[in-house]
Amino acid sequence: MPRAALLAQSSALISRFRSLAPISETDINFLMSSLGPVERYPNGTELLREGEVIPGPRYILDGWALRTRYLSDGRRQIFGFVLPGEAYGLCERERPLALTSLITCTAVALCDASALRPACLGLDPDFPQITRAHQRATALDEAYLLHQIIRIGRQTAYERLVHLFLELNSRCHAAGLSDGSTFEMPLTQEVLADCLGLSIVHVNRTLQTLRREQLIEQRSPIVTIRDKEKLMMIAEYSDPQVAVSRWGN
Amino acid sequence: MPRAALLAQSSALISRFRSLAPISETDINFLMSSLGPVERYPNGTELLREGEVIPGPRYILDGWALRTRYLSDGRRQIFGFVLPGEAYGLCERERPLALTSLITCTAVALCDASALRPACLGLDPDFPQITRAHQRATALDEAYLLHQIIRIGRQTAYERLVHLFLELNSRCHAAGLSDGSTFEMPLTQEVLADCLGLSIVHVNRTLQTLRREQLIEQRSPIVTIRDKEKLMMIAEYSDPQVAVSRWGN
DNA sequence: CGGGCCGTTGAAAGCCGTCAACGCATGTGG
DNA sequence: CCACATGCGTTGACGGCTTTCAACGGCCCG
Repeated sequence: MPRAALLAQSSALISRFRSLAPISETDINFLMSSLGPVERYPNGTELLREGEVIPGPRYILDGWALRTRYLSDGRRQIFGFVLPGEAYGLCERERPLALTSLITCTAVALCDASALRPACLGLDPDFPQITRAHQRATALDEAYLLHQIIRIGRQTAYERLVHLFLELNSRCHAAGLSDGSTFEMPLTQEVLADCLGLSIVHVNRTLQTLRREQLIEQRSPIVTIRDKEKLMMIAEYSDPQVAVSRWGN
Repeated sequence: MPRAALLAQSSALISRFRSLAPISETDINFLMSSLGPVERYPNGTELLREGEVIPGPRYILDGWALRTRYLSDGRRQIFGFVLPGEAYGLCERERPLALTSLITCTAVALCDASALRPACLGLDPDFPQITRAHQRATALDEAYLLHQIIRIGRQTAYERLVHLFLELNSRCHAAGLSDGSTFEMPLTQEVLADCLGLSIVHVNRTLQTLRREQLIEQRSPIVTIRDKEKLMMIAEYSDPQVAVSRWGN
């Protein structure tokens, strides 16, 4: 693929890398030359299946995916999301097994990142910023899981939705997909419910409350945070990206 | 410290290592010679504080600790536990910040494992089984977080307690602290509540139901799983240690 | 135009939380 | 030795957040 075309499709990836570490032009060249060809999958594609071998690390260039598990009676839990610019399947060990399934919830463009593994894992001393970015991304992945536990463990439905919206806005912002308060959220109320441990009906009613109070605005998939200060108070949201960016290392 | 005394205090650690990978006598000698002196802390000690630098990797030799976070109004969420034989603060990156606080909930004996870092991270090719054990332990840590999300996201109070007891029993078993169905669980009902996203009162009543149904038995800190098959069905529990042990790596 | 997906609404029920009080064991100090 | 305080488990009553069930409307698409 011509470099210009790949660059155009990788803007979320590059934006996110820049948010994680001070990446140089050399780093970006290395990054671009290491990525595999762009692959495209429709909504509903199973990118990973729980318990099966992970073929290798991938970057999502566009679209969203869900880490998910079902109980036998049909209850579903969504553990978290993989957004544009974010990686999945990148693991210290070779050929690991997936701990959860990963399903696209939009059309997705992604690319292989196997050639980047050594740099990410710090085995290649030529690209310390890529190593650093990967380490921070790993820490963020854990922070998002902890967020998820706080939300469903000790917050009300109202707080859960606010907390999640703030997190998604922040992650979209890192990918250059939010201006700080408006972003595209391609999630149905059913997905929100299965993520937040609520019923669809209750998600619906709680969203209506948030809209009525003018705290958020929602038009089809576009979400706007109207009063971020107040919302951060409500949900006691503290952004892990801020914390992680202060890491010396 | 004389080797025999250290060995005696490290039995949970060694037991857990053996459950993670086929450790040789050479590995154990290396392990024992790498560990720092045993340190002892009383109940309620803060081993890590959220947002502060992690001093280095440690192994818990005896006692339990809680990963925890508070909301400003006093609500507490417990993310998970660190049990005997398990590590904390072991991270790819140097001098990372703690994502959660870690508080002992019993008297605890632990030791420094900084000298083991290279072997754990695979930087020392002489001890591949230690590397493997560490990788599996890391995967288990994530699996336990996912367990936590499943429990509080999509299970009833009844299922949550069963699921947690099965997990704790399994982890104690790896440390040689359970015969497969009986183990010591030094958690108050308040801790269980803050772990499972429930109120103390409801934990109390649900435990009574489980005891009444003879599915579990409880005497002070001793818990006995009476009908593991049935309990595993109830909570849809699948043991990650079984899954992880099948990894080829 | 039928069908499916998605959002919305109303009514009823239930799981679970809150509040308050009590018993019991342990420990401490007078 | 007893009074008192503290931590933990237990119980009852009450209320509410949330779920379940059911139905309807809008939209897109074959």
